[in-house]
Amino acid sequence: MARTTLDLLQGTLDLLVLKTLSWGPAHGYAIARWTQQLTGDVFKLGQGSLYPALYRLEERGWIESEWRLSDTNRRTKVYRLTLTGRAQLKAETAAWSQFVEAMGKILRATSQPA
Amino acid sequence: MARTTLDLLQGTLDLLVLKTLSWGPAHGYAIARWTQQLTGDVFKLGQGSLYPALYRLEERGWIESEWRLSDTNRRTKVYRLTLTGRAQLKAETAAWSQFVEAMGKILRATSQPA
DNA sequence: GCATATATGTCGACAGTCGAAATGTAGACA
DNA sequence: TGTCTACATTTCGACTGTCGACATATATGC
Repeated sequence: MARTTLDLLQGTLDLLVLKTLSWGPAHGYAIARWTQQLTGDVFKLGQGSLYPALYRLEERGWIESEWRLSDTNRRTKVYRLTLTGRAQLKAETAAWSQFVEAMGKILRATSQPA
Repeated sequence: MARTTLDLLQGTLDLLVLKTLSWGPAHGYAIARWTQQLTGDVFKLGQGSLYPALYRLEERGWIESEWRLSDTNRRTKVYRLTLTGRAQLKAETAAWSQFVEAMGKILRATSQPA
């Protein structure tokens, strides 16, 4: 069965995570909650997407983690942006804007170019 | 080597093709040229992406094709939107808007939600 | 004792993009 | 004639990333 709607565009998850971490250190579960909350359930990150993304980003050196005890007294892995991660966030944000703009040019066009 | 920029987000290619075909029938090569032209080289569709996409869309019944001779006297496969394709275009356009809006909410946020 | 919310981890299936290589024709130019 | 470029399609294999589902565990409230 084909997907009825797009869930999450490949590549945007990194940007999403990077951005949420720019607000301060956080653990995975919180990131998932925030994005879902902020977007009015448009983005629902499953663990199957989120955690692998977290490992990927850490492996690339954009984020780093530390085990902590949460407010609710459970063990959590708290992630924070690295310096390169911050640069990456900037780059990906710019790329995203450019992408959206390019898409807009196509979507707004009403006829074939010459 | 990691990609330096995002090339094309998975899922947006369909929308791109559907939209270009809404301007009228066209063949693959022309679609590639137009999108590249309209976006100022931001989108460069390789054949390895475009043609499989075309087959996919046709298989799903959103577009249909017919062999023709082009202006330049070469055999071309001319695609046109079907009725379902037009509906799909509408749906995907809406989904894209919603996605961009959701992304914007995240990107504009300056602090963690409560 | 049980349900629920919190929290992380892992797997296999799947879709879709990409680069590269192959094929062929038309037209221009020398 | 030969060669080059632009046009035009096809196919392949590698790769990445997302998803659903399942597993595990703890704290809190009832």
